Amino acid sequence: MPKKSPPLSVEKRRRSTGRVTLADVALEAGVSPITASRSLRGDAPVSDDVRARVVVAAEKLGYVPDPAARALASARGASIVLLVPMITNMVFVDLIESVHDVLFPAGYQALIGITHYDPAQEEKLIRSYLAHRPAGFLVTGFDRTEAARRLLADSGAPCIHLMEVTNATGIYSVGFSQADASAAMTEHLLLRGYKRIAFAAAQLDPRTLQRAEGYRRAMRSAKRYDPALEILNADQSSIALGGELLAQALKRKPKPDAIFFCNDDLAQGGVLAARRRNIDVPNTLAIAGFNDLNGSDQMLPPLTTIRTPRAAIGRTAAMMMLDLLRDADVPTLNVDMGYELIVREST
Amino acid sequence: MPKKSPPLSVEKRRRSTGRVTLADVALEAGVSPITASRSLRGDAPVSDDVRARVVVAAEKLGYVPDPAARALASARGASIVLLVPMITNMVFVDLIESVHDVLFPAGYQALIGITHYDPAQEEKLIRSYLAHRPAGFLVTGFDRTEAARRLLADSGAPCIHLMEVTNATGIYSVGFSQADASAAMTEHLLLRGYKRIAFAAAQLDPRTLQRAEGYRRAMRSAKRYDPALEILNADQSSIALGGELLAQALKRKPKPDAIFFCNDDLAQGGVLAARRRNIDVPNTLAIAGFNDLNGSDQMLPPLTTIRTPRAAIGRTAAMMMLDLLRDADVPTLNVDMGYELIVREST
DNA sequence: CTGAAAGCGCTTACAG
DNA sequence: CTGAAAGCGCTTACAG
Repeated sequence: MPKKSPPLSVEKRRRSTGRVTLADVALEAGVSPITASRSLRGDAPVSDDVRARVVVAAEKLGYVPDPAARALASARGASIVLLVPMITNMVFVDLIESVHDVLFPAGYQALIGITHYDPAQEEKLIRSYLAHRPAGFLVTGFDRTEAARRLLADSGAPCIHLMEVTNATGIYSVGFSQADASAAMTEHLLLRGYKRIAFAAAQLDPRTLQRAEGYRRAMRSAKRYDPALEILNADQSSIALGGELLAQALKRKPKPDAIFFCNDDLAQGGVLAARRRNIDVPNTLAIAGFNDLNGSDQMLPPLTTIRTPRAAIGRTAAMMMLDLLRDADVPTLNVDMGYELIVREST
Repeated sequence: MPKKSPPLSVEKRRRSTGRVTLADVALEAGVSPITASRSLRGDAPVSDDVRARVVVAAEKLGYVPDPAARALASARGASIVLLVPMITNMVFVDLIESVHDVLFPAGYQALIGITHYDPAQEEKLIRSYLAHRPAGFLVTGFDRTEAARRLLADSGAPCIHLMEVTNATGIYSVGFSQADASAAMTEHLLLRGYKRIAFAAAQLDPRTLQRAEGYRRAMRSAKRYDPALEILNADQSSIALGGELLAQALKRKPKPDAIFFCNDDLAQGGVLAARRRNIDVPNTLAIAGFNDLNGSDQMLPPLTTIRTPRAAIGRTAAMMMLDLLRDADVPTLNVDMGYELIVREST
């Protein structure tokens, strides 16, 4: 009886890289690599018995799928691009963290791109991330170049827009109405009896401008709108800048009796500067912010603000993305997560 | 004369994916794919003439290398793993941003992992990121599981430790001495004449504990050390917690005349709480912080703190990583970036 | 300095 | 429900 050459042991089959491959798992489970692949992904009809054997084999060998090989073979990787304007703004840090917390356990890697509020830069990022064959895109807002829009559409990967909402059809978005939230704060101030309400803003990105619109809408319908009450500054938002904007606002004639800052970092700088100047907040001057950032509840006095649901937006959008990637039904294209007016002692 | 079959046009050679491949570039340049590959990477001897032709062809066709294919073929991807404890701490946001700003233009993608200050979680992340064949690792500090250490060593990818320094040999690190910085702040307070200097800390991660050590060292050598002056709280650091720690500190007998908070968010909460309680800072109670975070210069009064070079650390470490990946000489294994005592009005 | 061959580890049609 | 073949796009030795 001729000796058959012995079957290659699992050890032998390992390549030079030392990596446990799908082939190793298949050998161990006594099935073909393709069946092993299907069992592990669970996307095709495989008998429960076989699937179980493969799963056990994979666990035993400590198999970890190779994302590069998977991406190359399937023309769709396990990464999802997340484009945000800037990470020194805590709003986007919260967004990143919540997206990451949903995507990572589901086996997806969030690739974070920072656009610096520049559509040209964003377009570049999209172009270079496309090479990574991302499974999907999570982008901030709707404001981008025509070319970027086309790149996203042509990629075939699903794209979800964050932070804003739209009523355009066929577009996925998770956010809230920046204009409505801003109008709500303005109305709160009007209701409190403030008459000359200034709007102080920095950065002047699309969402800030939407907030400006909400403010105008509310002021106009109360017949209180005065362009002299708008302090618009394109510099980067910061606590220190809040103090400067307050100083500028107080120079307008007649003086405002309230300042609505488009972001809490400015508002925090505003109340601190007011205190430094011995201005009584809210009796001489009311101050309101937006976003309810860390520390706003600790200010002197604690800050009235709009609590925005960025963590919920990130989580919801990430889950929506997972559904889209699984071809699950995604009935709602546009999810409005709302906002919450937080009245504290500064107004 | 028999008609030769026409050469495949560049259009024809494109695969079903529609992607421009290296083969397309090679065809256009009239060289083999391998020569095209070498020309584009610039790592091997290729004649200038050929290299130029390939570069022109690549540009003309709009060729973008496929990271997945490259990672698969070379067993080393173009991604670098960056492991940080938490991104709600601005210190690490600054680190991420600076690393990203160096790595991305160099063609590397930073894969950000969040350990939540948990070594077991970090080990898991390392294990799962290893499947991505990262070119290198950037990790926070030296405190990790034995298994994690082994995984990193066995990966063959260079690893640089951030935020701390060591005198251990054969280890790359970029940071500063947390203990020395903390001792320097304590000495500043002692020099100012404060006698009962409390140390208030949260989170209690390794770097916080190193700061506690620095504080102890300075207090002991001034014969002022008293364990009753340490307020150590394992909760997550925040502005609000700073106020609570201040309240606790003021219950110690005899009362402290200064509080050194291990992080600026706590210190900011501390000065705000002191103001709320009408405590004169610094005359009744001095307050110092650590890290010089946003807003510390705007506090009432502005905060004395230690400015830590996290952006420089990120930049330097990322550049060191690029050098290591290029096999360039990296003469200094451990880079001490120092720190800066910023004296403002709170002490 | 340049190239032909083989392979990285997986998945997509196509059969059965 | 399962598998043999081919290929995703690149790079690593090995030749010349």
